[in-house]
Amino acid sequence: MFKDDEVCDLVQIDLTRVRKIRAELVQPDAVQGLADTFSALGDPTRVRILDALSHGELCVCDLAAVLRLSQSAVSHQLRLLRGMRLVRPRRDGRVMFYSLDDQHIMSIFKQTLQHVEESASATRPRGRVATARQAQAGPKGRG
Amino acid sequence: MFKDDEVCDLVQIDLTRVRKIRAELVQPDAVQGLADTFSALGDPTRVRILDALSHGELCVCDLAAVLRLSQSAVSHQLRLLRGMRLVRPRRDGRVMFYSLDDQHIMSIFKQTLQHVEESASATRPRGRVATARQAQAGPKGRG
DNA sequence: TGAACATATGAGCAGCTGTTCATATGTTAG
DNA sequence: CTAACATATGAACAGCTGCTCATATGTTCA
Repeated sequence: MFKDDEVCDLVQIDLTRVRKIRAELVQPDAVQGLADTFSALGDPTRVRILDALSHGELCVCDLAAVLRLSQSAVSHQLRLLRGMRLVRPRRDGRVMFYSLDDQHIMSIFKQTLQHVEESASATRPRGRVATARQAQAGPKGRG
Repeated sequence: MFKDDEVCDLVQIDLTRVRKIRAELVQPDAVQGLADTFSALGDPTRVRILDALSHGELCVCDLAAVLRLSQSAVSHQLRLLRGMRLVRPRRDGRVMFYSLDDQHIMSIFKQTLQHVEESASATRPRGRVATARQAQAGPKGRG
């Protein structure tokens, strides 16, 4: 959108710092990897799948039963999670068992849940945030 | 989709365990909170915004300059991030400065980056994953 | 081999998301 | 007040996502 030495059509407050920070940003590959991973985590169904798997290995069919989802829906999501290395498959006869691929995941979950709970208490305690689109209004109302 | 005591139309491997795990799942509110937060983190632009802010407070205009994005795009994303309590605004005259709301965020970033790097080395080292949809094929190729 | 079962996959659709464009709001200086 | 500036916001559109349905693949057992 802009040339390398250019910035944007706005007046900058601190152009020197802008350049300095720009040089220190994480690489595009890492950005994409982070965003892809968080995207994979950013769906209630997948959160529930990972939560269920945190109790131990489960086959697709039992996973579907636990979460009351169709086999197809679960399978589709597992494919995505597998692609992101968040779950790992193991075959036993015709049954596929899935487990968490990495103990990072639960640690990330716990930290994020902590953030969520802190934000929740920072906001008015009643109700929650629903979709991100609805959450945009913020705590200040629109007086 | 199914009644409380029912599961699905599939045969279960271990119905007892299914019921037990179901009772131990995290609450829907927490699931939604996690998914919303991860969704907020699951976009390259927002990852870059948070990365930039990890170097310190920045005004909207400088943030747009650092990331070479339009002021409007940045502002829209900041609204979402603010709604999720991931960034915090501070007004100084007509300039709005944003900073990370919570030191959890960078910790979550670091852990997730670690996961990404480990997965990357687990997969063939060349190239990366692009979109989640494309990533579904997994490491096995499509021979 | 063929039937039964467990899982995976592709197409297709409804709903969501990120961007831009145009414009509104809010702040400072004159 | 008005002009100039910084930011926020709404509409709209293209692209993405998650579900279901139908069906394919792969495994076991007879």
